Amino acid sequence: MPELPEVETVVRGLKKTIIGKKIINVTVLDHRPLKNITAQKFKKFLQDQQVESVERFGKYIHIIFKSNKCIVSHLRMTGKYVYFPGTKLDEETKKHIRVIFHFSDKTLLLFKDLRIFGTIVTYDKDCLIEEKNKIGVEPLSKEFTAEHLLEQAKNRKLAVKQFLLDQKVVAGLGNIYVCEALFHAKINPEIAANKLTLEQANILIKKIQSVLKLAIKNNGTSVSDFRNVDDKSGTFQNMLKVYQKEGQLCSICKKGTILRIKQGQRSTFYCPVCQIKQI
DNA sequence: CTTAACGCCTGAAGGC
DNA sequence: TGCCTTCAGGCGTTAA
Repeated sequence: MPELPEVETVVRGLKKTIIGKKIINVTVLDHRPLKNITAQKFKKFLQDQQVESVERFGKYIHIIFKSNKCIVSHLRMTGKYVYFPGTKLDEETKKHIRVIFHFSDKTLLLFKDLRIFGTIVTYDKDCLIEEKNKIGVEPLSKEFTAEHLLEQAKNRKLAVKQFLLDQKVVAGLGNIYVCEALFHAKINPEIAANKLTLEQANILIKKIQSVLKLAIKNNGTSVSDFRNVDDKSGTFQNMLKVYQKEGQLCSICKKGTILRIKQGQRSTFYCPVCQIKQI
């Protein structure tokens, strides 16, 4: 579930806690998150590596070391990084730990993941540009314009909801923020992407950006169990208007009841009054 | 080229 | 109470 605001929250947490730290050991409790390397080679790869920076690209987390090495993680549904300054792990903290990074100051970074969808991939720094080019523009950057969005949508007949979930179109949106942004933009989630007007595209971009910014300010959304590296919850769940609100009266128009439909195996939430289909 | 479906996973929740 | 089924959903892969 972590989307751009949650990943940004985690990256900010990691910047505060692990920059400058040196890895002296790695414990791999489950090899499945490691996608391009064996547990043994992963340990060797990270031996004595000192963290130089932590960056977010779309929903990806890059931990870059002072050598030319780097690891890229994706949290998918239930992945999390937890910074643990102590040494004695309590039972709750121990749950679902897949990889433990041991730093020279005896603190730990835990990679936890209940469902093991999350990934860790090793890279040399030079290969990163190529990886970044595989995903679309950052929604909070200047390149994310109505013209860009319409160009991407030109030959796309699928629903605008599904179109916006495509990470090659725009990087970092997931189910929650697409539903919320479409609601604020008053766009029906079922209209075809190539039917978007310039006016709609402009509003959509503004709403995507304002929703993401507000969510980042609130340290993300903690539905299910998202947590920052210090185990604190986000608060944007208190500001959701449609996501998981089916059956409730729309808080904006006070007329529509929030509906839940399936689009490509995923739930979409919207207000049929605010987001009425234009003819 | 685009689009749709499936598999990966586990624990919570719902049905009977 | 307890067992079985369903659901959550990002993304890579495969097929159409």
